[in-house]
Amino acid sequence: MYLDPAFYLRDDVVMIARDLLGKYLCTEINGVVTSGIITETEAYAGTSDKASHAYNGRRTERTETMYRKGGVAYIYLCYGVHSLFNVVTNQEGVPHAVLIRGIKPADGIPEMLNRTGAANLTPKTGIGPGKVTKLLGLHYSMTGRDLTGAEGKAGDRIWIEDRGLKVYDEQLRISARIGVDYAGEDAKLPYRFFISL
DNA sequence: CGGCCGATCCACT
DNA sequence: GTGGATCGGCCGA
Repeated sequence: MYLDPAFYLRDDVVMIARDLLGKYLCTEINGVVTSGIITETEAYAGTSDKASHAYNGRRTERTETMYRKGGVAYIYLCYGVHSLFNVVTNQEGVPHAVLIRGIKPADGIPEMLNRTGAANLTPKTGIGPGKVTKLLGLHYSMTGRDLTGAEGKAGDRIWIEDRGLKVYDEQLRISARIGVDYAGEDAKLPYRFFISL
């Protein structure tokens, strides 16, 4: 079932990053459904977080999506090559987000292999934020799309389901975030969560 | 308007 | 282990 819209509105983005592990990130692109179990996330804690695009209250056309009410997608282009997918959280005006860094493919695996050109799944399939968007057919042009089902059935859809998979603290690994060395002390924050399935 | 660089990935050595 | 791809965002002039 869909995650309750209230899930995205809570104010602790780090807890939300942890809670997203084990949920199913799903897309329907051109009528084809694909999904994967979320296995790796990172929290980006808004205006006080030097690693965040919204640090110090920065607002640009790109980052405006992060300021929206929790429950929409923030997707942006990284290194001129890769689209990276984030879940926007918290109330409107608070630019928190969770980067999805890894999934384990679940539904629509043939289509996902088709998108990547790979012949088979491997343990590394779906590990890496650029891989996630490639597998699920996400593109930065889809930024701002609603995740809670409020946009109805027209057009491509993105949503997150809870299918009852439990993630226990014993499975959990926590570390500093990847690729944010420029963020000074904030680069050391334990905001990365991952599991192996 | 110019220039630098990034929440990455892959091929190649 | 390393470097190239590739281009929009951002900042300073």
